[in-house]
Amino acid sequence: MIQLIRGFRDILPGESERWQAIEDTARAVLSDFGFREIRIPILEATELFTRSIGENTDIVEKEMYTFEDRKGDFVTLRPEATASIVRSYIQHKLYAGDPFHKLFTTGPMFRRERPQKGRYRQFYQINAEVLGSDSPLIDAQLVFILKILFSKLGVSDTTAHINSLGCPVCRPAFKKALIDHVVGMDTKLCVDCARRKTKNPLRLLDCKVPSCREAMAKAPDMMAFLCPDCREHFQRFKTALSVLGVAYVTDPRLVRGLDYYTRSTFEIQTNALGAQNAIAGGGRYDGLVKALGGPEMPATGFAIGLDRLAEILKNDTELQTGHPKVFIAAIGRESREKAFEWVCRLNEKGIPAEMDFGDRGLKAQMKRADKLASRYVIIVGEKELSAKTAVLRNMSEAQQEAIPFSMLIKMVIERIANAS
RNA sequence: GUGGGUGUAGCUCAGUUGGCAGAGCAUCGGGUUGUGGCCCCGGUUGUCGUGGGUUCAAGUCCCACCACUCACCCCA
Repeated sequence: MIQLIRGFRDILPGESERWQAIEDTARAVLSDFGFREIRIPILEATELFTRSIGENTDIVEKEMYTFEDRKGDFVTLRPEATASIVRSYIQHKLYAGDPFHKLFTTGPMFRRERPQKGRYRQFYQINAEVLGSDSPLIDAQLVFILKILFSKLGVSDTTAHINSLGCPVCRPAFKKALIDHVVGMDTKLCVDCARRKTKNPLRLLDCKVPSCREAMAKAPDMMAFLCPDCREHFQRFKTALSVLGVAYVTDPRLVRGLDYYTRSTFEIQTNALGAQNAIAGGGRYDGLVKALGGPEMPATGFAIGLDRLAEILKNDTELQTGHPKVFIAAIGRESREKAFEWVCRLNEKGIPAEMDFGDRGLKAQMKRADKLASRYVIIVGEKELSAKTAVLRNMSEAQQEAIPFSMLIKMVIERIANAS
């Protein structure tokens, strides 16, 4: 038997309904806030990701599905969506005219990590990006949208964590201060941090190894290094959140694993998921459009983890499964062909109707109708064919009557319309 | 990449100190000819994760591998 590959999975009926509900809600909320859908490919030139996410990140160093195509070009299954959206924004010169765009997209991402609860090698995100504004109000709106969405979905127990990572003016001094801080502490740092300290010193801050935490306990704080502009930006971000009634926790250790982030970053965390506690995350990336060959253009955005949302909602959401309202039980070949026509006519009118296509007895068909929670059963056999009437049975009341063929469909439609 | 746990029917799981592969649910049929739910009777469903090894005999003991799972790491 051929099985799916590790870290990949099938979303089967019964589960897919939940995903649809989540996606529908997210689309509606994003649309209310003025976002329009952009559809982008899942395969891109490898360089797009190495240049945007950063050469020294975990994603680029060890998690990407990268391969040579038949011509010899290096291509990568996207590990995230922001880079592609920015690429598209630049390629189609969406910044010409009005550079301000609110875009969203949804689809699968690919990272070759070790799978665990809430983490898969193919996972799904909804991304929302706002390009063309450097306003901290936009950052606040994004966090607000997440709060609204999670509340609509019934996801409780979430906390917004925020931070500011500064900008090219002030971050270098902070990085240097971090490096200076760990000088002489080599014995305390784990192997990863020892390697990271020069290449990506910000990552020292969120290492969970106890000795590293100890080493970083008195590490310098980005807040103290923010330049006046970044300081004001962050303050306005926080003020806007307060005005909107969004509770938040300022978390100076919220660093995030992609290099393109500047200034505001945020993450929505939950403790309903075990170790994988982030259900949405994002931040500002003011330098990315320029870095990918576009004009100087500020931007900000977030990604929501659909797999994790679905996992959380599994516990406390009842799914509506589509019961057929009508089941047609037919005895004999000729009756079955009549039933088939009726089923199709009812389906055409938007009424869920089912029948049995095999040559089974009436009892078996009644059992099936019951299991499918059908409201009505139409019975047709030899007697009904010769009388040109069908038996219409109300299942919950256990009562039935004979209806002429000519009136059957119309009557069933009326009954169902009146009942609901 | 590193650890821990788990792999037996479609699902949930029993299976003793090695001795004929099991239950519940699901599914199919029947309980007087054409009427569901409850009940009763019966049938179907297995590479015991895979491959080696020990043994007269392995689901059970040993080794390797694979998958799932949880955690580290990282993040959605």
